Amino acid sequence: MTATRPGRRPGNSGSRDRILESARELFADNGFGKTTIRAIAARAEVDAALVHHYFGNKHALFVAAIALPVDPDDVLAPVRAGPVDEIGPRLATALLGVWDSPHRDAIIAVFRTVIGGGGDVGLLRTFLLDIVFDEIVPRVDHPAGTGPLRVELVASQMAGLMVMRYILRIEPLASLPAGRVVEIVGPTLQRYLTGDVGC
Amino acid sequence: MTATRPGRRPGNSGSRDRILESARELFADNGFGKTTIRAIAARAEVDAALVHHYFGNKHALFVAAIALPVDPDDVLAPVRAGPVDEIGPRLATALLGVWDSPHRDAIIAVFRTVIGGGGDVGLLRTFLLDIVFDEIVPRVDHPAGTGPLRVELVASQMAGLMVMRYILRIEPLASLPAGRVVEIVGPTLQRYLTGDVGC
DNA sequence: GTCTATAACTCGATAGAC
DNA sequence: GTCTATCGAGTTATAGAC
Repeated sequence: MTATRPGRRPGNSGSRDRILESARELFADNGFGKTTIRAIAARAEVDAALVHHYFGNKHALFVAAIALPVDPDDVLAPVRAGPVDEIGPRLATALLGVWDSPHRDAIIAVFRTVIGGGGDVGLLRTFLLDIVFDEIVPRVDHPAGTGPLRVELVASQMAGLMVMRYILRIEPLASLPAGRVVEIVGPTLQRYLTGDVGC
Repeated sequence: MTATRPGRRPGNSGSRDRILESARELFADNGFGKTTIRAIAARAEVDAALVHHYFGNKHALFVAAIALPVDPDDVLAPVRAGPVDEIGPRLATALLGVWDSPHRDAIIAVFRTVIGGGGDVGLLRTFLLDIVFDEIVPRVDHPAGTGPLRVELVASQMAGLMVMRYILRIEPLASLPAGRVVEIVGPTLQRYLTGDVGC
């Protein structure tokens, strides 16, 4: 009995995961606006309607694709653990560690989408600044009120690194080992955070 | 005789210039992909078909809108004129001078469009690097072969500044006088160009 | 030079068969 | 769970009247 019956087999076929993976890659490569659900479906070798079946709409798919299994508190733990005069290199190490990880595509996707226009600036502001903000500002804000500017300067150097190294992928910077990048950029961050930046 | 006759008046009506101006603003705000010709026409208070009449297609309009009446050689002249140990601040001053000028929208439009995806990376590479490249590298490349990396590091800091100050417009950095920004960022560029960045 | 009308295309989303 | 078929909205671009 139980000879092969018609119809699809039950159980997980992996389509859902392939959709998420394809979405991450395409969102990272092209940003939100220029990525089509049809293209995602094609890359995942799946029908476009199936994408809607799983995720409802494009925005929900984006959110699902970029959902990070990364706790910012964990990432910043080594920064918190070190002395203030090492905060620059430690911060660079922590961030590059995440960027050079499998979560890379998801992070690039968010960054690229926000920069590419339309994306919610407030969202990136929260993600990029406020989380790091509360962590860093209290430790470097001895002269009253320079904390925000200092963190923004750090963000500017790291954002630019993201652009050149991960988005435009310009060599040799793109292939430089993370440790070398930390050696170069760490002192810059250190100066922005604890050095002299005017009043 | 010659009483008011029906039909449009001959001569230049300024529509073409208004279209270009609107295009610059919208491309700068939303990137290439998310900007529609209809929106450009609406902002210029003109029919959408007129845009096609003048510029043919959307891509040609973009090219026309971002065409810079700026000669990179002129911008870099003050950099060329100064000593090598002032090259960082001078370069920052030169670039911020252009960015804080009326050409601002056009430059943001290019940057945002390339970062936003789809845009020709090679195009920005030429614009962002190669032009500055030939100007800067020969002056800082004493240890063999570090020139390209040094210029890319400078580009990363400036690209990040572009993101935070002009695209995300995060305060207080966005409203900081250019002179103050040069004071802060100049030393960073100087170190990247002539300082110690490893081998 | 400017506009109306519309062709031709692409996208996100839905309905329903299997 | 997966696919076919299609709708409706939005886009660029063209043709032609005035």
